[in-house]
Amino acid sequence: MRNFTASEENYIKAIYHLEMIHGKVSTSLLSGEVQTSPASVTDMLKKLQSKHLVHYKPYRGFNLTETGNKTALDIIRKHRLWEYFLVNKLGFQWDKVHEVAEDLEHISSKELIIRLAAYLGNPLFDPHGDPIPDNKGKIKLLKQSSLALVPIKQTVTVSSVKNQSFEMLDLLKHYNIAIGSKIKVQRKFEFDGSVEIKVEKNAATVISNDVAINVYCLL
Amino acid sequence: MRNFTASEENYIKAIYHLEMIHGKVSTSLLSGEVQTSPASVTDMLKKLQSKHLVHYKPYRGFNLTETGNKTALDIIRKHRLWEYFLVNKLGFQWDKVHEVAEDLEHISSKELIIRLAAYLGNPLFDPHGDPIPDNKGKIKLLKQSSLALVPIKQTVTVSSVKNQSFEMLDLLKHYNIAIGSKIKVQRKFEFDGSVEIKVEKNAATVISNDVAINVYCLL
DNA sequence: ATTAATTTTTAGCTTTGTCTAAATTTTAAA
DNA sequence: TTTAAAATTTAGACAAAGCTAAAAATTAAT
Repeated sequence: MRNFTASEENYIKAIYHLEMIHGKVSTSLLSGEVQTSPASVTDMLKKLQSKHLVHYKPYRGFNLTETGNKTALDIIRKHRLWEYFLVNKLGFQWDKVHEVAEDLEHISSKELIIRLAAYLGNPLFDPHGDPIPDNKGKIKLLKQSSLALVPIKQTVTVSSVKNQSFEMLDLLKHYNIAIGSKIKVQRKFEFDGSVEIKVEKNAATVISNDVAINVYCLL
Repeated sequence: MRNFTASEENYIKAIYHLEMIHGKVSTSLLSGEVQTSPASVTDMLKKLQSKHLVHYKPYRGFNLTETGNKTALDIIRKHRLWEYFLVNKLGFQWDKVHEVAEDLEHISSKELIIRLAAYLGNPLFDPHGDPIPDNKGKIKLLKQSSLALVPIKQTVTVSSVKNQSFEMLDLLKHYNIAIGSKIKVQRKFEFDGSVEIKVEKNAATVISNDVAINVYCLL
């Protein structure tokens, strides 16, 4: 895997994200995403094509190649690992880390990322609940989110618990909630943010907003 | 404090280091340090002068301004904090961290460095024993080094102990070695790396290489 | 005190990544 | 289906940071 400039990496990452949403990507779409003029996008695309990172036909839009995709996942892995570090080690608020991670992700040392990932315990999700690709570029398809944010009527699978205090785990045990449990969100009470849920085949119960916020799920 | 490009920062840092050794700095000296042609150095100096970071008279050498000096210390602080992180948190060997820190030091987030320093426990020395400037740019003048590496006949002051196990502290107490003790290195034995020292006014004793390696001193 | 050697600066070019304005191609509409 | 609108590409410029070769200034040496 060769090294790329920060600018090239930003384009690659942006194309990856747009592909997720729109399939094929257009010049103007990408120009919006990377905040440059359409003309600059065309220039960069010719460069990325010459490096075999995108399939590109003038006027016809473009897509990442196999290599381009792998490269994008590599950058996203770095970005999300750094976000995890900033929140869980340095104590940043989860909504304040994006900009800094945007810079850190371009540091190229392979060993740094291997060691960082190990130091963090090889986390699977970043602080926003987005999956972190593994070192082979394999990515969990699902997004993790707090139970408090799961839309009504959805059934989700518990994947992690934020507050791991004894008291919390004790309470979860009482509700029969464990990692892997399937939970259906039935109702949300505006007054205090409490949530009515059905855990597996058990009868419905109501959990407080405090609990709901701490339970993370895959939808 | 404005933001500078990575390139500007590298020049500033290099000028700082050369000033330490040579006082006034010349174009060719700096060109050697930053690995560019003398012509490029001249170009950059005109730019740094226009930003009030250096005092510069054509053909007459140059020096950092007050602002330039403060900027250099800021970069050095970042560099050394990252080195500390890489060694003490990620488990890098101390002689493998320079290159990576060279990249990390250019990340500009103020909050990142404040939090990183706190996370590391506001260390005073990097893994090479070099002092880490504080957030006001104040720097300990002395270099820290393992007692095992202190040249013979030198008198040094104990500043920290690496292995803080009970057994180690017990042994140090036996030798009357404490933080702040003045130690004179009298002899080194090739065979096992043991060192003959005189602690304050006490009679000379020999300490093992194992102990010498763990005692850090200011020279 | 000239001259020779060394150092530094200037001049002119190159590469990246950006821009605006003009030209071209595609898409949409009458 | 011809034309107008929108999107894309090309052309030409610019700033940053580097280069080489030539010119100018300083330093050292006879």
